[in-house]
Amino acid sequence: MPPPADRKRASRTSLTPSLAQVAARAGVSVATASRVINGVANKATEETAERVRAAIRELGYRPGSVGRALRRRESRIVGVLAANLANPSMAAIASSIEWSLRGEGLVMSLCDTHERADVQDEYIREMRAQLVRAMILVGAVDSPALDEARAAGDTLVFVNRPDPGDPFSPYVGLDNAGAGAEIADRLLERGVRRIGVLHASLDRTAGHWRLLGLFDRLAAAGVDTAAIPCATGPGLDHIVAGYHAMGTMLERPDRPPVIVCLSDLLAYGAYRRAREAGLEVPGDVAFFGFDDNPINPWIADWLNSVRVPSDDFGPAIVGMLHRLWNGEERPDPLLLTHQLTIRNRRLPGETESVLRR
Amino acid sequence: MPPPADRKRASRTSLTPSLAQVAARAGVSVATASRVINGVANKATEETAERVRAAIRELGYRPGSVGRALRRRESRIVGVLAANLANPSMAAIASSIEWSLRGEGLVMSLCDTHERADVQDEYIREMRAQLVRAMILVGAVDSPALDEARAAGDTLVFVNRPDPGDPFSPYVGLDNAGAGAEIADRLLERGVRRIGVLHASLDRTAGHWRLLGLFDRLAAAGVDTAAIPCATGPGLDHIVAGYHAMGTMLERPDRPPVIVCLSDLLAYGAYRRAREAGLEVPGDVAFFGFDDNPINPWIADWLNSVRVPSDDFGPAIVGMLHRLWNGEERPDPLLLTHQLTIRNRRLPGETESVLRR
DNA sequence: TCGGCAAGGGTAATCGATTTCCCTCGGCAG
DNA sequence: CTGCCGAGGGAAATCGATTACCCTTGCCGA
Repeated sequence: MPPPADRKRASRTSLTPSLAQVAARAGVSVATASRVINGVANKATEETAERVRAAIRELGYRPGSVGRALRRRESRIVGVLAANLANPSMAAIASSIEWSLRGEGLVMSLCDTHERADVQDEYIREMRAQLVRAMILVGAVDSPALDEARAAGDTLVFVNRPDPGDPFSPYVGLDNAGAGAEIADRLLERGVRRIGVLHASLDRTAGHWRLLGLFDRLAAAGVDTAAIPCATGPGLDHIVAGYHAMGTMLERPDRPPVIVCLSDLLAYGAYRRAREAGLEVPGDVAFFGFDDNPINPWIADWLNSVRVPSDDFGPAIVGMLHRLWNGEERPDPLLLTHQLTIRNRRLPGETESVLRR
Repeated sequence: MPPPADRKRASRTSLTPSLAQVAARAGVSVATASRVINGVANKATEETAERVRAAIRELGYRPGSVGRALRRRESRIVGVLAANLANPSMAAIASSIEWSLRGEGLVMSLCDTHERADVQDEYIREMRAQLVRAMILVGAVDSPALDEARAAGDTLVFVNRPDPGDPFSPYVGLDNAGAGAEIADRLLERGVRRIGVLHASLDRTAGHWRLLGLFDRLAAAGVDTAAIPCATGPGLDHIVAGYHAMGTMLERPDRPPVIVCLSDLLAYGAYRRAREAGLEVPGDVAFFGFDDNPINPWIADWLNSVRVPSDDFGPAIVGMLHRLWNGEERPDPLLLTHQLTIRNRRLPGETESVLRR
């Protein structure tokens, strides 16, 4: 038996035709064949072009992306670096991006940086070595290779978390501060002024801005935000972090009746902790989250959450890419509309606050 | 302002060094430089090699993947085609694959076929044009380009759903029939014999095998499986399908107390439908699912489910790839161990069945 | 002393597609 | 009649890395 490499090479060459074979079959030069494929005007009679197209059909030819990328110094790949694919909301965004890129004839190459700068660096360098047409960073962290890419003028789009190194880099994502503010507004509307906050890492994350927007609006309404109890838990896994953070929160004598979690996953963990403590949700304690995971209406209707329109990310990002490719240096950030879904008929702090007034 | 393409090309060439520049700086030929990089033995004195390495460090050189792929006729990319990224369990598998590939110095390119043969074809052709080193199909459907790839001897691994065109193609996944059988065993153990089944498409899907395993075991225990009520709902979205299927099931006068759903998502939809009908879960009706989504213990502790060890997929698939690259023609399928988690203390059908005995 | 061999290294072909020159041939204005 | 222009098309350079092939030098055994 021949070694598999040989067998493979043999079948590859016989089965995958090259442009030269197409040209030979059509009786033209490779140059002409290439021009027909790329639709260069005034370079072939209709009759010649048709001969080339016929040869392509007969051979089942498809241009090899690698040769093309080498010559053009740019491939059809778009690199997408996600901070954490295990997070369903990121996966949904990735899926949306993929679908939109496909509509543009581009291919997504998806990586998971696990929120680690060194992994992100490795991927950025690899993507640049692949001559990707653009890189989309869904939750970027600061890293040397990112600086290199920015300095080299690579096409970069930051999603969900602004560029940690340059606040004016192209950004597509939620108006996180606005979303936080919206929760504040709805709470104030209902007379809820005593809340607690659960968060994971706040360092340059989306959560940071959500918290800022929430507190700003509360402060404007006269709430003493410095007194609002905040809790966090260790680890990257937001669910586990939420569980522990809720544990901390429950130990406080003045446990607030409404808990704002800076992501749905945090709320899931917190929910379980609250149930373990014998609390009714949302009777004794109500939760607000961000992302509004699509499964919420089905199995977590206790959770009020700000919907992130996952399906809108792809088109928005592609739009941003076109603006960049058209020469716009610093396109305005594209802020997607958020929407707060309130699933609790009444909130536990509601009555209490109304009485207080 | 110069057009962006020019600006980009200019910066690219100045910032991204080529092998030729490394060789020039080290005072050797490109051949030698290449051999040092690739660790070809007996082709350079240690001193020469060190000069080359120094030049690489100083220039920040990194081999361009495109030139390499063109020459070797094989890139470092592995194409992963997932049937439905919106399904968290597929996303988790993709994440695991990505992590393992990274450990091998490979890069994942992830696509979403949306269960459509034409989309899958488009991606398979594109991946082949990219000279991918292997393709991993997580939930493949039958399609012409798949046949081409198989015939050409491409490295293919089928995950979670065997090759629809050749049952002996390399397979990594759950022992779906075994998992179905395990549910049957545990139900029989508890004396539950009246069940219902909710499923989505059964055509060549994992669900097909799960159902087969379940029914085989039940039949062996004397249950009349032909009489087991089955229901399905329209659409690709398993949650919605589950919701409607449960609606159908509830209309039956002999609604079974235990419902086996062929995926967790189906169970989520069914859960909501049952709650809307005023049923207690798991008091009035209990659910079994497959996948055991990681969020289940946190917010869906009413669901009994067969855990799919998502994290084991990556290593298993990489192992399979190595066997294929080592020349094994038809490696045995790699069946991952499943584990049924029972979260309901007692099942609604339990007492009833015991009384019946 | 001579042939052979291994180490060390360079030259150039090669992969597949794109693109820059260059050539030829009509037609047309001067 | 001459020069110019545009359409149509071919030859060859090019992108970056790998590798087949060749050359030189020094050493060793016959």
